[in-house]
Amino acid sequence: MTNTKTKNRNELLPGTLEMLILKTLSIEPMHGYGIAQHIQLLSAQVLTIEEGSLYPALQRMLIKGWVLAEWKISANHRRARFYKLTTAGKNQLGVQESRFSQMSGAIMRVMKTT
Amino acid sequence: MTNTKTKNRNELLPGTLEMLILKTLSIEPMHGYGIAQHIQLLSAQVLTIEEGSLYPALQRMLIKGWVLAEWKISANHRRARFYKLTTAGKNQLGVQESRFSQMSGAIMRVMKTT
DNA sequence: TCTCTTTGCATAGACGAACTATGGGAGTGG
DNA sequence: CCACTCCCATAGTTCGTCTATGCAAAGAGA
Repeated sequence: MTNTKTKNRNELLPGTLEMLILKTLSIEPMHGYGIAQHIQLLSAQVLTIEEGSLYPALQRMLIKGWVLAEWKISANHRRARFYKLTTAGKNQLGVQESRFSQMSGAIMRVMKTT
Repeated sequence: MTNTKTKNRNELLPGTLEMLILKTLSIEPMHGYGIAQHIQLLSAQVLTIEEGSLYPALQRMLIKGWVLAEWKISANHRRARFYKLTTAGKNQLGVQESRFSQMSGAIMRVMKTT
């Protein structure tokens, strides 16, 4: 084997996962699987949220008090854990949005110079 | 001590440092200190490149063959290591630019939905 | 001359987010 | 009953960035 395949890591810009989750939940409460689907769909399959990234992120956000979780039954009659934003979570979404736009704006300024 | 101060990590979007360095070097060969200054200046002080991030990144890029290094004398008569892009480095810049714009485009699509 | 600031390079270790790999359970359709 | 999709979760690894620290030499000022 001649190692033709380079690892395809870094599927999404690190540091943006929590923001994407917060944004998704700001539309409506959703379970983990649904969150991943929603982001993938809206991004036209560009962003793929791995389960091994998603659930630890949701745990962190629970601990920080940004979301609340509740076991319910999904549209497909399976038990699922629905997450909803708290007030702190909504604030955090604002913080992350403005920081992201500041950062990406700064990066673009650097990248646009001739 | 009551731990009032939260750590201020994540100053720049992770995963973009190498791209910013490549872009900077595509303008002209530069030494490490100059690269950091250039990025900070162009980003209007928003992006700060820590030395502990910069030099390891340059080492990685040397190993990957994206840059070449040469000891010279800086404008201030100090010895400094000047880095310049290789052909592979220029290609890599293109790759990273297009991937970045694809990613940030996808993120913005998700973030812009009502 | 001595010391301080700025310029400049570099590494070790900590840290944390995201990934890989893996496991299980419970409905649905053939 | 078997495969498939849905849905949750964690252990362990990997990797990039940060903190902290060290060295060294030029120039300014006292």
